Amino acid sequence: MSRKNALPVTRAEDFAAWYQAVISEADLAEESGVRGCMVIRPWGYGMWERIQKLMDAQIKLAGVENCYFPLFIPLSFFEKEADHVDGFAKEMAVVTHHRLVGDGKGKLIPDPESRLEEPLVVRPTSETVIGAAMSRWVQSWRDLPLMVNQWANVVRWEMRTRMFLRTSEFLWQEGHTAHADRDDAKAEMLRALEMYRAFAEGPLAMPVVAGEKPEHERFPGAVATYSIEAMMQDGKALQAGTSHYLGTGFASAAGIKYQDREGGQQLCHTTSWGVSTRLIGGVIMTHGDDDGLRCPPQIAPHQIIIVPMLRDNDEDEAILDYCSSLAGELRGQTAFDEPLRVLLDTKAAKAAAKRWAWVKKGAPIIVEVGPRDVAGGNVAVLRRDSLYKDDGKLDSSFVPRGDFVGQAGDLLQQIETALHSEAKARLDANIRRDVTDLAAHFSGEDKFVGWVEVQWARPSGAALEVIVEQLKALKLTMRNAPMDAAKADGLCFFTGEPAVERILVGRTY
RNA sequence: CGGGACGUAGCGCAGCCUGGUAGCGCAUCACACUGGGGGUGUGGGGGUCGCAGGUUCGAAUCCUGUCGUCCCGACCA
Repeated sequence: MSRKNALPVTRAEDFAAWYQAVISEADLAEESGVRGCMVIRPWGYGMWERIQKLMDAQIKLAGVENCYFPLFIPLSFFEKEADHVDGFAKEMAVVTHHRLVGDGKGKLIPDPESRLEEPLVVRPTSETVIGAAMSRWVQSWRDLPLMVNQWANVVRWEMRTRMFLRTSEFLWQEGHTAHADRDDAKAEMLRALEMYRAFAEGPLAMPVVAGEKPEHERFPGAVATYSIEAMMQDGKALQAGTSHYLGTGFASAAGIKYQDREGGQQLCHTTSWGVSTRLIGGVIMTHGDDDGLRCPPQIAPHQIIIVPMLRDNDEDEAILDYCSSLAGELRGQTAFDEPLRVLLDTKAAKAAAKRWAWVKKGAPIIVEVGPRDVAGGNVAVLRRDSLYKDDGKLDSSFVPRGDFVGQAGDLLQQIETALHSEAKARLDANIRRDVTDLAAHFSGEDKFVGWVEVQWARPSGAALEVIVEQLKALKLTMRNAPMDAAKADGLCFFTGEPAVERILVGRTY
């Protein structure tokens, strides 16, 4: 059978349906039967494991230590920080009983006798419980800074969920740090933000804009929230990572205090920062095409797939031998300072079917080996980032085996660069700075419009609320004030007062 | 949480209005012929119709509840 594309729906036809098709066709994840919760399948989880491995190294390099805190948090911990509880109260799962009992009709119900004295919430984030520990761990200025991180799952009972982008339960890392003063804490917050920016632009090949969130988009209880924002192929923004300076609010609530050099008691300044499995959704919508995912090489569970073209005849053994030794040679090569991850796909299936399965999963390089290649000492190489030739045929190139082995590592780096360049060009081309009428610019539900950067006076209170409502009517939100934006030199787009900074406006996930 | 649609084989669906014990396509399995864009043919296997009640001699079908999915709102560090 011959088809134009491997997916049943294209991005242009229906972007939302396309996104779900990629997740399903690439075996990334599936519905679990529990509201908003997904089963992450091996290929999707493999990507997460790669993200974990690479980012964990960066976290440790910064002197942050891993630890683990409980899933359950006493409700009273949340009640200590008013803004924080306001922000999360509406989306918390609560444990109220510890035992089930038969209802006499064959069903199990919570045993009224087992009601908990104090309900436990399933963590939506861990500032409160980690703050309680920090209050014990920090006594002296010599204990600072205290920097910990945990890889964990969290639960937020969202009204509307989307695979990877907003699930009721998701996996993430959360860094939490306590510092002697504001400057040190803010430096750590910016360090984490830069770590995320570099990670997105590198291993994920996903260009982002780093900047500060406006006041009304801050993390509940934070003094300042910074984010990295990525542009999806439909022009919407995805908040791909956040870093918060929490001031002394959480320290005050949890009692994180230290004795300074002069013997006085001081409150710590804390930070928190995190990225989640949402990154995978961002990678899908940044790099995916109408044939499925294009997985950036550094986070691909397998970077090179060798597909032997077996035909159930006596040539098969020679083909498999050839492939095995090829796999061995490739594994001796490196890319991104790591050994190549190579899979020999020996599954008993048609070669063409296996090829398309790996195309949909987005394996960066697919190598096909048939009798002709064994005879000629070649391999047929398919690059996932550029599948087709100009004439629409698959761009499968036959190259001498030794040449391919020698170039494989470089090829993977080229693929990463190509993916990044393509996405970067799209991002740059779709941030407009000359828009004077938002309603006109963003008219049309599905039109690709990207983001608009405007200058503004950063009002707060009621004045800000008016602007937020105006934007909301156009389905727009403020994303962040880019750190590398030009200085403000004009009037506020919304109020006409002298502007103080530039901020991005757009539709969002 | 409000409005709408929908849960029948692994997936996509028909059957439901007019109750009588389940069907189609794809996938899957076997064999044969094939083979570098996921091929063709023949023959098989697989479902207590989301779940729980109710009406009925009899429920996929009618009624009630519940869980889940999708779309639109509200909500969304």
